[in-house]
Amino acid sequence: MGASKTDIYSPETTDIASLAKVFSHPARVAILQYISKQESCICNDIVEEIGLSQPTISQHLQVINNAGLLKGNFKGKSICYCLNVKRFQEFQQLFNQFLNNTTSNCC
Amino acid sequence: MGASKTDIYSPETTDIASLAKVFSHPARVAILQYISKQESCICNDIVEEIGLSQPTISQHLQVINNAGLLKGNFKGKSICYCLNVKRFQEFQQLFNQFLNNTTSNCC
DNA sequence: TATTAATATCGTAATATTGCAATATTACGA
DNA sequence: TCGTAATATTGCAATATTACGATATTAATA
Repeated sequence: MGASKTDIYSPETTDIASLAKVFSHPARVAILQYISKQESCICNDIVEEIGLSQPTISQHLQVINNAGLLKGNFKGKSICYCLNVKRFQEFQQLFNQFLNNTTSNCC
Repeated sequence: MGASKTDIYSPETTDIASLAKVFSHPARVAILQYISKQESCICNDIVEEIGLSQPTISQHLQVINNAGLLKGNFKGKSICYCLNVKRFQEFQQLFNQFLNNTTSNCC
């Protein structure tokens, strides 16, 4: 065993979990924080900023991208990565909805 | 390789990542959702509610507990699990702070 | 003090994630 | 079109996570 039993949960539950998974690795958090700090789009300069290899950064970018959180435009030879703000706000809303609904009725 | 390079990130970055990790598994999300729905504390009844074995549930509870998100009181033979609301709100605040600071400055 | 029910821990197998070197692809400019 | 810089993909090794059976622990009760 070892695989998650994904079929026993509601869609909402798995949604929240896979959403949180994007943010569950410090490299991905750092990438998003770096994107936020920049005045313009980011390219391969993240590789030097964060201390990971280019393939590893690329993999993490893909995870973030697969969640729909990035917009990529080609700028010369490099790809410009921006945040998909709309999608990001959707994420925040869904997550806060979960957090707000999680309460305690005793103790 | 395979281990996360935790030493290259800022404390804030790793904090957010480990916070998100708690919610990154559907079983843990489901457990928290179940706690919220109950009128009183929960005991071993979650085992039947979620389709996982007792040891597995116990492990997930420990992960949530290690994050400081639970309060456990003994009630007879069983342990009563409640949400540590204060800690939970701290989590929400930290996470929202990150989400709110994550913006796009181009495109 | 046994018995019993509830929960935790241990050991282990299966799978997932992380990370990088090597290589491929892509798109611009000479 | 050929070279070059930027990014993506592949393949693989190391580690982490998930899950459960077996067993230990804990605390109430007979």
